[in-house]
Amino acid sequence: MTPKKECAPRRPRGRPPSFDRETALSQAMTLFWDRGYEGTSFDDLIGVMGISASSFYNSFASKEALYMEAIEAYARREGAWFTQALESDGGVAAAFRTMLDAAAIAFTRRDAPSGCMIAVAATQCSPAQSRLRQMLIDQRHGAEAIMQARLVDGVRMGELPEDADCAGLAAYFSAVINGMGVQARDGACREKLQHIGSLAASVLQGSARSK
Amino acid sequence: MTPKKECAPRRPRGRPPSFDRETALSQAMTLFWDRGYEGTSFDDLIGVMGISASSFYNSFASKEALYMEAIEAYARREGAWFTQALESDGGVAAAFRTMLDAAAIAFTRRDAPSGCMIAVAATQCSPAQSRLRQMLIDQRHGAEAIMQARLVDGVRMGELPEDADCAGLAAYFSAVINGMGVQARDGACREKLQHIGSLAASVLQGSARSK
DNA sequence: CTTTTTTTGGTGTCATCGCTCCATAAATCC
DNA sequence: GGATTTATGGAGCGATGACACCAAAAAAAG
Repeated sequence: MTPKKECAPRRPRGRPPSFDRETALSQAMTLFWDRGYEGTSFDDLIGVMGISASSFYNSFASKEALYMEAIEAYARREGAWFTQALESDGGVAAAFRTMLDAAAIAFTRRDAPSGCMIAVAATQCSPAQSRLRQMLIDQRHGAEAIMQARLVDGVRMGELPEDADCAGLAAYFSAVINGMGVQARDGACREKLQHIGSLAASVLQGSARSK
Repeated sequence: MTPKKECAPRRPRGRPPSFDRETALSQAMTLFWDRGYEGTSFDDLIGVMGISASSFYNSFASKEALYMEAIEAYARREGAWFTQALESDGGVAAAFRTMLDAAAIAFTRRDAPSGCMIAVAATQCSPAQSRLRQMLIDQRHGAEAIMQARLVDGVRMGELPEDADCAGLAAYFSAVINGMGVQARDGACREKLQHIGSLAASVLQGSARSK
């Protein structure tokens, strides 16, 4: 048998960090969320994180790497409404209706920047940021693929007609969510976004097949 | 009678400019369109315009002023499809269907950057660019107001029910167009965008009142 | 011609960008 | 205690950002 790992959390070796990495990451995420990558300076970052440049580079590889991590953290933590709503019960149409409503709510929280961190990020940027841009394109495509999979599932369950264009519908809903993200950034209130979502969801209602 | 103005275009006084201001503005517009304001550097600009810093500041007040002019030029020249489609004959539903299809085409031209210069611009940016951001918010709100006016007109013409929610529908179509702008920036082809537009337009079809 | 007017090319400026270096501080290990 | 290890504070780096300055060039006006 291999020796058991220490269960009591032994303190690590050297000088203890003066800040919590996860907290700092959250603070950076919020700033990136609000200002985007190019709109957020290094000094802005270490300012809001409350650390020095040395501490920053001791915990993060670069501004770009931090942004990547921030996007991942956002997708995992703040983007839960997306997958959760799509996995909810009640059929495809209801799931998408729920998801769009959840988007409206998530995009207009008072304790976070408005809109979606991913939806409108790096659509226009310098060629120097092409890696980041591609990463965000992949994120958006990923979300679209999840939606498409849910629609395909709806067809399989007989909730949508056999000839339903799942790819087209997924692209449509993806566009609507991204558009809601723009509206939110422009100051649209929750009700306005919910109305947009409701109208968008009605497209599925029309082609949903009643049992 | 006041003395007539010279009709023959007398050459102006000093050294003739070595470049055409409108052409340079177009070149700058295209670069801004592709990279956004923060993603476009001063050197990038004078590079694509083919002029020196001196010539630049002799014709334009600042990078910010140039961007403002570029947005105006875009709205006036490249954004004609928008107003033209909405003014077309055949009723509201047809007008919006035409407009969304025109958007799909305009967003995927081969001789211009993909997407819309206004739709996705300055949604995330540094506080230093708040003037530009507000200007773009106004542009987007202006487009939404034009759509709403067309919908109100549709109600007046009896093409839509009296209780149609024109503001809500305008917000919805605005979101769809902006979302199509994101999709286009992410590389979506013309057909995909046209499909999105078609699905979006079907919302009006449903609430359109047949005479 | 000279004067006046406007544009141009080239160089310089000053702030900010993201990032690095190093001596020191604060902890554990022996 | 000393050695080792890790984190911190602070100064500073080269590159790039937008922009300013000025003498020279190229035209019309007198």
